[in-house]
Amino acid sequence: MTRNKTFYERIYAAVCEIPRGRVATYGQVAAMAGNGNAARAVGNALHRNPAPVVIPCHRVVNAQGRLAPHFAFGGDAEQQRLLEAEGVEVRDHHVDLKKYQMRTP
DNA sequence: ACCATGACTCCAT
DNA sequence: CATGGAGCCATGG
Repeated sequence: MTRNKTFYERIYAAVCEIPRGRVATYGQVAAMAGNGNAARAVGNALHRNPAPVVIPCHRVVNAQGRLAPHFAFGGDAEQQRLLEAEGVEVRDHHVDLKKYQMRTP
């Protein structure tokens, strides 16, 4: 297997790099993985969710600050609970990206 | 190589 | 705010 890690692996690593108490959009994760246009691929990667305990995918939201429509671990409600547990205010499945979106200088 | 799938994003209505 | 259509990407069969 003389092959580098797939984009998915990079995506998982990128999600793990999201600081606690902050969220990142799929586009941002895609950019961290190497392709800012692969937001859809990111959604696919997280959908498979190979390691839900290792990957804090609950910190990943869409460009509107909206939580996932069908979260894997117990539902969107669980994702909201996890975010609130980290200090991220969630209002009806929405987070304030202006305050919680991860910024990369 | 082609087709189908999907936790996306943008724009129009 | 809801709905629909088009565009883009990686993976798997």
